[in-house]
Amino acid sequence: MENETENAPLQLSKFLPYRLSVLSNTVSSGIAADYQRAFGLNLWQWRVMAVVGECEGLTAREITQRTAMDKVAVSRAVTALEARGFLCRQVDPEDARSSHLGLTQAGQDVYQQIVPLALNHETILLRALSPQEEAILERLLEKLARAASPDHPLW
Amino acid sequence: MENETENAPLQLSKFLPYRLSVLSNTVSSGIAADYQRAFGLNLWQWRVMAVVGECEGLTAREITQRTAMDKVAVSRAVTALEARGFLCRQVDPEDARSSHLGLTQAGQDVYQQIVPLALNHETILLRALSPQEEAILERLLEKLARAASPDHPLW
DNA sequence: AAAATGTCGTGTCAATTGTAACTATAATTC
DNA sequence: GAATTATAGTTACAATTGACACGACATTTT
Repeated sequence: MENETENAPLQLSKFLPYRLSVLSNTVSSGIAADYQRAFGLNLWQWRVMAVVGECEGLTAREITQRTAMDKVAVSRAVTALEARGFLCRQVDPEDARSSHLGLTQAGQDVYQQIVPLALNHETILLRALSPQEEAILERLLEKLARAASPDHPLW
Repeated sequence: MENETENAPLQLSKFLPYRLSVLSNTVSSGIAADYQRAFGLNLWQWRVMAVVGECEGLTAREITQRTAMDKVAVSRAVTALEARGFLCRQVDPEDARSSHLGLTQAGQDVYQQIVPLALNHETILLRALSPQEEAILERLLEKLARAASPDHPLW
């Protein structure tokens, strides 16, 4: 007999959460290595730049909501990005606790350089899929995300 | 105009690596919280138990290969699991550097309890998909994993 | 309008993780 | 068969991350 544990209906390599985890880590760390090397940005710093580049004037709070990042992680990333001159804050006149964030000129330059780099990684991935498959994948991920969300645990 | 950056063809929420990352983290941390609470195991400890439960007698090296874990992470997990009496080592008679790992009785008990727990999480996810969709997802993940692999960077 | 409560962001410390060097064995070369 | 090089696993230290609590401001209650 090969396996010790008789009815072990768990084959890790077929287990969806495991596969997602390995795939996601491979992909993310590949991209992260790229902009780490090119601009010294880590994953969270880039994520913050990405959302602010997409939508100027967000507050830290809004970034945590949009990116599923922890608020401490956002705070740290913002601090680092400001220190490097990529991001600037403007205090909200209505609520002095939060600031609206924007890319500086230098930040926009970096942003414009990273975007194609990131998209390139995505393209390499998606080249493995036909356009139909890509569309299907999108739908499936959407469904899975909904099912995984702590808000909709079970219906 | 809504967006500051003119031709920013990057919408983070549509960006595949980002979506994978958020989904994977949500799923994994949900499961991890479960067996953390129930047995005080962290993700890597459980991963090691999972592979050893599936295939008794693996060495640490083989575990790193199978699980995409770092060898240090494996070493730490094994140490912790041995300390808790879930795992035992048997030195390879041919090569004194490595040991073959096996679940103790206590380890097997825990394993048998965690497996359904883990599978349940997977089931909740997969309930969102039809059987066909599930099969398709498997194929797509397989393709993506191949495309993301550092071995096959581009063809 | 004072007091109590809630929220945004940050600082602090502990726990986790990554990197590189190390120990011990093994395999290879000379 | 001695010296070199390679490999399995560990240790030690640095860097990252997470959890909690705090300070500043805002909002609600009394």
